[in-house]
Amino acid sequence: MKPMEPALEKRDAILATALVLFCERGFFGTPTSLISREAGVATGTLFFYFPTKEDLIDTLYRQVKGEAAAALKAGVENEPSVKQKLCRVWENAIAWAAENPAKFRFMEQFAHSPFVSSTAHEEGMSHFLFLLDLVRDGIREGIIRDYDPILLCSLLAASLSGLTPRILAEKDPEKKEFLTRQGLTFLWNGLAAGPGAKEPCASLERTIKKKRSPRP
Amino acid sequence: MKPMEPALEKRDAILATALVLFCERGFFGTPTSLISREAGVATGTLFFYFPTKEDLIDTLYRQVKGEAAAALKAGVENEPSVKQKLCRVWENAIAWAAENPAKFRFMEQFAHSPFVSSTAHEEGMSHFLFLLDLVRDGIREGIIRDYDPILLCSLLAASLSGLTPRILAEKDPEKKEFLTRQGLTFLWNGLAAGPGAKEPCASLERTIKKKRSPRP
Amino acid sequence: MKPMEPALEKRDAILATALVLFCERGFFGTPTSLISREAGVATGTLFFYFPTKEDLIDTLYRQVKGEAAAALKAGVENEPSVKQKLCRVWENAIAWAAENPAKFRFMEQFAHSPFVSSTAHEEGMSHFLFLLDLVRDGIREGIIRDYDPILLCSLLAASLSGLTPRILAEKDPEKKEFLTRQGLTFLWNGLAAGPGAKEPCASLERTIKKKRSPRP
Amino acid sequence: MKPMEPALEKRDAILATALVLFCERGFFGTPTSLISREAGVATGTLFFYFPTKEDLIDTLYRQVKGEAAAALKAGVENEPSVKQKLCRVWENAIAWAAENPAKFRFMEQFAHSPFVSSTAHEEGMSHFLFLLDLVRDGIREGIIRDYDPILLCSLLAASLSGLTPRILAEKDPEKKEFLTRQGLTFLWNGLAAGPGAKEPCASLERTIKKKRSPRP
DNA sequence: TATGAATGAGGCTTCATTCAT
DNA sequence: TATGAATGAAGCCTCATTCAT
Repeated sequence: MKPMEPALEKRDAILATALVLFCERGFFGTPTSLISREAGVATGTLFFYFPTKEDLIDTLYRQVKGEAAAALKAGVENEPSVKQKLCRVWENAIAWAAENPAKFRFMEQFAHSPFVSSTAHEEGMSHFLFLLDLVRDGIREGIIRDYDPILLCSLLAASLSGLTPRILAEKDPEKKEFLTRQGLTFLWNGLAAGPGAKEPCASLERTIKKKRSPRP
Repeated sequence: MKPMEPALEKRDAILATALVLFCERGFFGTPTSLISREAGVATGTLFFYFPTKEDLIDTLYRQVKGEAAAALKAGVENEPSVKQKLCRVWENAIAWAAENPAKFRFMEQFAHSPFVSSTAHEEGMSHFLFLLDLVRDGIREGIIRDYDPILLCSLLAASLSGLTPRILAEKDPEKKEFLTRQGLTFLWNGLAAGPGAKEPCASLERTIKKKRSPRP
Repeated sequence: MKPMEPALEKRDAILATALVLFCERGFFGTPTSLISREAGVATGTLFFYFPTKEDLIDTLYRQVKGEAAAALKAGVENEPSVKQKLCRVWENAIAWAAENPAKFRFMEQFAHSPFVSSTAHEEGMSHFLFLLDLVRDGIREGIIRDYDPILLCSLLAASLSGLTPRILAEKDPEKKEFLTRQGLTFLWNGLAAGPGAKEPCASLERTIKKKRSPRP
Repeated sequence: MKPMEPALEKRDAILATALVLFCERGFFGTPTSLISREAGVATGTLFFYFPTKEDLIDTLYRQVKGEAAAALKAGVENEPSVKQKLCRVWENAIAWAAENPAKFRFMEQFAHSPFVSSTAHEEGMSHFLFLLDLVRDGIREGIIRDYDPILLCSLLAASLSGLTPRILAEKDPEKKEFLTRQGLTFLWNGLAAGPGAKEPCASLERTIKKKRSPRP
């Protein structure tokens, strides 16, 4: 049962340690010296594998993003309908976040960080394009509102971001499940097209018009 | 009619400059020396008003949070119903973000930063407790789902976070309004209780149960 | 008798210390930390005045070059003939080197160093262009051989480089003067046009031709 | 007729690579890792042949110095007179520098480097002692000025240093030969004793005396 | 002989903060 | 109040060297 690539043990230790420390203390709050010490390697070793601290961050970001995307996709192919596919994605997402809280927080924290290179951001995005396709399929089938698909994806992701910390904070597994369910209902009703849809108040125009036309 | 505290001009310049720079470059990416230079004051002056960089961050955070909260509340008292109050809040929120993109980004970016003191975070939170009350009122009146109110608030905030960047990125004012409307519909349908509510798929239990009960 | 620009005391201490240390140990052999320690200032102070180690090197190089050029030029204007002007330059050069051995060695050592920026090198060169003019004047007047003037300048400088270390090594002032005199005679006979000129052996062509034409 | 020490191929590759890199980038600007990479060997291999970086430098320095000395001596024995011997040396020197510009620059650059061990410097010097003998012979025969022989050797070497870069920079072979000729004439007239010798101006004493005897 | 991952001391530089003016 | 030169701890990274294979 020996490691397949023994030489990469240290590299992996560095990545794993960095993940935890970055979450706890942020990129800047985590000196490379701390990472290497906690990982049980010499300072030089870190720079042998990652020429730059930024490089380490990038690599980690890509890896976590890729992992997350793979988790979200798991089993989606086998679901018969768009609705079920989407539910599966959401369930996968929450389950993954619950099982990988550190990785989840890492993604949240650095999704907009200027210290993740833009190419890494783009590569990260690309893994989630299947979601956009799914939303488009739903719109085409008429089960999702005919809204800007990018906006809907963005709302979907945001809802997940809002939901997960609440779930991670909850210890009682029953309540956990309960909250998950509530979150899903929120999402689905927000997205779903159909007869029961409700209208929000129509006051918006006033507010905006006020700015430009001081007279009705 | 001269200003009452002319001496605070420099203090204000520092705060305003810091806001912009923190947004563009993050807390760590922004040396105090840069802030003072851009604000047109000496390095010592910054530390006269804010004994510590953390202090400056905290002060700024509180100020922006307070401003945002005030903006959200504007005119809410005068709305007759809970629904209309909530709509007003949302409209206010989007309008404020649209008019204060830097401040909005600042809040987003540092909402979870470990470098904002926890007391500042708590104080920031406190300004938004009226929202929790509003949601509770809505639940009591039966127009909002009877879900965990904190969760609903959190989803509300998250939706806003998802919506706003999309709106800020849009130049065409017509489309801006359009997207705003779509976001609101998403939100309201996610929150609103009532006969038309839809059920998401019921598959979740399987996934979660599998992990804990190895039983058939 | 207080210093005129008290604020620059530390800057000057850094430059003076750096000059000595660079001569003794080279650029790379001299850590900035050593310079600041020996100069009696904090590490940060060095970087307050010189943003970069390279910057310090450059500044020093320019300063020393400028000083040397000024020393060489001293009193040259007042000399009546080209020959006397040149002698004056040579005397000035040797006297300056004798009085500023550290600066002289600094120039020697770093004249070709890749760590002096090329703009600094150019600027350094520019101070010595008057020499080229002098040589050209001498050629025009027929008292200097009609050779490539740049080559002659270069030989002049090289002779100085060869002469000075020998003089610096000599303690006895009589012998010092003696050696100086010998060096000047070597130079002047090397440069001077006129009836007494001697021809070196004419064998050069053989050597070079041999390489290309294996047969006469 | 296979090579006698095939195992030394790597050693030679290291030396050859180091020579080039040291010239281009200096000792400190050239990490051992770069040398081994460019030489196509492992980092460890370099340290197998040269226990220390300094050792590599030293070895290289000795080798190049030895090679240069051998080149200068070539054919000198067969020349009939001192004058012809010296001319031969000069020609040899210029030819060698022209054919081995990298090695020449290496010698120039590190002739005074504190990172070449003093024993290596001494050994290097020793190869050139025949020149001193030659100059002494010339003096004894009365064809070279009766000056300090070490000084003359030093001026000879310096003239070469001043001449060679100029020649290396010249592309046109005709001009190359021309410049070489001019350099030789400069040298020979500088060295040669005889009736045509010219006197430089006699002003030196003034300058130097002024410093010591304030007397009229 | 040859390899290259691993080491860790040490170098350059940044920056929050102080303090004499 | 306001200044900005001065400080020095701490960060990122380099690189000569070692050693298990």
